[in-house]
Amino acid sequence: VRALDPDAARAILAGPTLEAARRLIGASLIREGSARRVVRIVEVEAYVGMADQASHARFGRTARNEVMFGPPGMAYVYLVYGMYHCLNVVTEPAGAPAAVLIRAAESEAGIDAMRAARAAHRPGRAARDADRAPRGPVDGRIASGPGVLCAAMSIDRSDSGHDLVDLGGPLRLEIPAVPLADNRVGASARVGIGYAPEPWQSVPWRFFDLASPSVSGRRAGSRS
DNA sequence: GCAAAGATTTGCT
DNA sequence: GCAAATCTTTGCC
Repeated sequence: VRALDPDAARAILAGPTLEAARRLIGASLIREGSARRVVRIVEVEAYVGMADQASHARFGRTARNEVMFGPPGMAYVYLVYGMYHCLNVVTEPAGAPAAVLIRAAESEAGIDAMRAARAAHRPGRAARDADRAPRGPVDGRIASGPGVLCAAMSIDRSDSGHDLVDLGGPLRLEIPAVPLADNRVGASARVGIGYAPEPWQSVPWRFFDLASPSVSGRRAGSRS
């Protein structure tokens, strides 16, 4: 399947975030380098505007979320729980704070480099017990969660603010010209936002590939 | 200044 | 099913 050229991809990301989020299911995330790594995105979540009480943008413009207020197509990477990074793709025009969190993906190329990157990033107890038999991640779940996806792709805050759409960048996003059919995309409430009041806690702004075994956590949800 | 909580993951009970 | 690991960001004094 052909990928959209950068201008067309940017136009999708500049549009409504819920539509952009669905277009990112099936998109490729590419880490260029001596060992090229490619994953196919299978799960995302939309965070839309300052009114969204689950979004980092709910505090208004701050040093951390600054890039969410900028132009579409940029990476917004932050640290959660002091040990994992999360990658977002900024959406909507500059001034409108919105982004799509990339929650899970399947490996398509460079899985050796991904395994090595995962092994090098073992926080907490896992690192302390590193001498014990490391029960390495199963290949099919190498990027099955926002934190481990960033670990497998060596994504951290140094990637934040960089353009994911521009050809030639070290970390790139390619959106297929033909979107995944609606009946192959599931939707559910977003994960890990128990702090948010309703309706934000329950809006079905998490989207995932119904056929993928690499979707994180529980797959509860309906067709979208 | 300081306390609290977080868009997570893992291993043990 | 639960708690630990770990540190940045936010909010309040």
